[in-house]
Amino acid sequence: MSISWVTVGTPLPSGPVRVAVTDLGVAAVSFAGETVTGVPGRVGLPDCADEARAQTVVARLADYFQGRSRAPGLPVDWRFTSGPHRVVLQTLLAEVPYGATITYGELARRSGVFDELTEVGGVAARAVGQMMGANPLALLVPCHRVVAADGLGGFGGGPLGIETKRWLLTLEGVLPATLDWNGPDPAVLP
DNA sequence: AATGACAGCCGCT
DNA sequence: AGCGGCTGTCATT
Repeated sequence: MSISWVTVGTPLPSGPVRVAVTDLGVAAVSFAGETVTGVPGRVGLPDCADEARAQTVVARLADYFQGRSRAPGLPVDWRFTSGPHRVVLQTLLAEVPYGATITYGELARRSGVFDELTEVGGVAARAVGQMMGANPLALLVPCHRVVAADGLGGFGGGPLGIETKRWLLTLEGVLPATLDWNGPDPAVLP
């Protein structure tokens, strides 16, 4: 299996992202400095084995960040996820479109991987929170659209992480733009 | 195989 | 508004 890591510049507060590409699609997207577990070669230098494929990834993500598309539209290589984690991620991708949000608890319920008797007390929601933190496919699987029942919830990547979540939700029109908003003009979004 | 760290939720003050 | 209890996953040892 060949795997290539590509660094992609973004307007996010967290800076560029690292994208792992395989023959089947995108295997991982991580914010700079963040470690992605379970994906080989995460500490190696960029290995752009296929320049054309890398350019496609860069172009699609740029379209998304500039408001020209509502989804990166890139194929996902799911091989580095498994079990309940994979089910929850796929449920999220399939059921929560651009501009929508879902709570941790609701996503847990929709995924159906948690025993119904254990849903009380927000236990399942907590497990989903941990899964989101371990999401190897940031941006592609929209973990930023998963929010707490009474607020924004959290995000990985340190103090900048929550700012990144805000930025993405602002891009998608869920949150109002702030004065220092550096994204595309909401008036020209599709 | 065991352990610890968590990106939550609910009910009660 | 602010506590505390309640758990299920996953990564690491």
